[in-house]
Amino acid sequence: AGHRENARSPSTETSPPAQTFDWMKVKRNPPKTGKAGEYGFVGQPNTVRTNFTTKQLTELEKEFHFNKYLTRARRVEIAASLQLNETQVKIWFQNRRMKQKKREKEGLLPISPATPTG
Amino acid sequence: VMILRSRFLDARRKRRNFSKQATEILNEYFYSHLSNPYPSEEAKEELAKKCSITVSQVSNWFGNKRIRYKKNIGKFQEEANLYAAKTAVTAAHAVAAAVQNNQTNSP
DNA sequence: CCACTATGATTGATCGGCTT
DNA sequence: AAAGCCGATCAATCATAGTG
Repeated sequence: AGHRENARSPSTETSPPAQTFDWMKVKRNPPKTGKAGEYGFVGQPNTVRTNFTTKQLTELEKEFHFNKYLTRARRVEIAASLQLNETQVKIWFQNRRMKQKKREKEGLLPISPATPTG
Repeated sequence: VMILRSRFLDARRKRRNFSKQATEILNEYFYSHLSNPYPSEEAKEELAKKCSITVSQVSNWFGNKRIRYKKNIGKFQEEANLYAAKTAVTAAHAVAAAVQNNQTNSP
């Protein structure tokens, strides 16, 4: 039996990498973040990544330390308090949890015990 | 327009480039899987070990590589051809080695 | 020493899949 | 069916390292 990957690079091709695969075409939809009370219009797609202020980040961190997960009510409070979308608060917590997880994993064994195989 | 730039400034502050050897390994993988340069968690761990870096660093490297590659394919053409040729030979050897290593086991 | 490029890390937000 | 979470990834940006 002979089963192999679809490898297209016989020997007659010297510059095949120029191919455009699907992953190279991937495009993300622009953020639908509509922030209120900043630059005029509410619900206006920002098209750009929101830059959280130090104050907002500090408050979010504080809340995260208190609770890793938010309740609907708490989320509404915080969003209003920091003038952010509920979605932004929700996403921030999700990213924060992932960050926490990553830190715990790395702070566990970033230093190889022995690594005999070198 | 406050100078809130220095909001965190901690980790990304001091950074070291990976060793030439590590970059070589990462690039070999990237170009030999150019059709789908998304290593599995398992593959990342193996690459991390070979490169003496963390899995996160491997993820960062591939993330940056993919974005920058597709942003300017032309700029990487030379590098792509270099590794394409290199991996072509490596692939042939790998197949031969795999056949021999069919039963051998050495963890 | 300065201008410019290469590169690793950070992060708000998106995508697909799964759970509630 | 709708909404939240997870894990991975994107995409833009930051700050530094490297090169001329």
